[in-house]
Amino acid sequence: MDKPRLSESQEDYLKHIFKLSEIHDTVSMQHLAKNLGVRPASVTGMIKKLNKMELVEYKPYKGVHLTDIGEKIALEVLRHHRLLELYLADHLHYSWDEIHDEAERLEHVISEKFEATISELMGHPTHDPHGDPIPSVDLEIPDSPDLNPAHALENGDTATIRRVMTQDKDILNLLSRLDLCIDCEIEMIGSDNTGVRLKINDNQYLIPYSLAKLIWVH
Amino acid sequence: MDKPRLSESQEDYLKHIFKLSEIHDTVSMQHLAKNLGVRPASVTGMIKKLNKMELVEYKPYKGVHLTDIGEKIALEVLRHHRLLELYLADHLHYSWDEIHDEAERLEHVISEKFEATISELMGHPTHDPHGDPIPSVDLEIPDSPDLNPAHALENGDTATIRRVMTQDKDILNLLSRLDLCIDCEIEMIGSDNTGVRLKINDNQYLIPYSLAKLIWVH
DNA sequence: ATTTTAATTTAGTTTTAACTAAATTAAATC
DNA sequence: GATTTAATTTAGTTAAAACTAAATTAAAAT
Repeated sequence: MDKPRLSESQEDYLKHIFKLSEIHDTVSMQHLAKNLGVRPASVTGMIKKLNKMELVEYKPYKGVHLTDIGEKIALEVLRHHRLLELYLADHLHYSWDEIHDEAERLEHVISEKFEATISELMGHPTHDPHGDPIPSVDLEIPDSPDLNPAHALENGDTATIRRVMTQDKDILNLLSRLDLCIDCEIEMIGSDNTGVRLKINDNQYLIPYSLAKLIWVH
Repeated sequence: MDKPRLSESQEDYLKHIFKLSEIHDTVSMQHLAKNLGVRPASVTGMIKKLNKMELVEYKPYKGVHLTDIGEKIALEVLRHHRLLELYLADHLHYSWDEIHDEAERLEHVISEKFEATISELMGHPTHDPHGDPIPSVDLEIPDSPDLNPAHALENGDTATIRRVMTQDKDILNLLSRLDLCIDCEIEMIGSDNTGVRLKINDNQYLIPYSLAKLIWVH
């Protein structure tokens, strides 16, 4: 049960299967194809290969899920990605909308030493700039406090933003323009069928539901 | 004459052609093959492609040299590499023998923003940890003072180490064990047919010619 | 129970960058 | 000048990872 060296594509497949597994129990070819920006036929081909390598379990027409080894590798890639995002934000002054793309390219090429060094330099952080948990060195996912989407708040409630569930550059850009950030306080003013009214630093905005449900609070 | 997007392989070819051009006027297939760790036949194939792209000038059986555009691209890669080496050494505490391999992988994937950020953070440095010049933003090579190999010193001369002409991990490891580093002072004690005797920080060593000629001083 | 639709798989193709083996050219030696 | 040697090129192959088009399977609707 040795860890084989994988191509960047293969690492990306595993990473995306892992992320989709967090939502759906089993992952479809179509769903994967959409997330990877690739045709479903190409996914089938790669999945068959990963199945032979025993990194995924694959039932034709049914879907895939990761094996234990596959999950370990996915978590390693995810650890690289999220450590890099935080490093880019904190040490290279990248803005919220810039960190994802750079981390996406770097995650496949940094060494174990690089990973260990930036982790140490940042005091072994547990969450990245989006509030996503960073798997630990031994690939355990740190547990986050239980969170709710912002639109579930009752009128008058105040809460702290803990996670923003998007990598879309333009959404992140918009949110940061509203001074919305991880660990910021917000207050629910009210809601109607168009969205929710939130108070952020004495300013008040109407946030459409499509955005509000990306914002998870505590 | 637009800059096309190149594969990592192609960037590596251009970089190696550039480096070999510094020594030999025209670069042979064999020489390139050895440096790239690839068979000569493969080099011929790639060179023909780069020739079509007008990044190299290629005369069959005669050799290659870079076109102006090819050289610009080579210098860009070299700038990435050397900025990264310095960044890894100064900010991530990498040792002399560790920086090259990591930079080799990172140089192809970092963005212009990454490049600009670390350059700024380091005060737009002109030389990397081996003393190699870092091409500037507009891809000019900063001129280094004229240097001589250490074995050319006269007895009793003192000099400052400005450049170490190797990327070999074990050589670098050995040299740093002798407290030999860029901008360090050395004194020539004497030389015979086995090598040169140098004084470094009150310690005195016999350095074989094969090593001494890698050490360039001022 | 058919039929329709959507998802998935198969089969065959393309591109990139390596490879090997054989053929060719250039340079060096006799 | 002919021959040997070394370097280079050609031709054809391989592997990875994508693609398209056609075939198949599963699920939903009539």
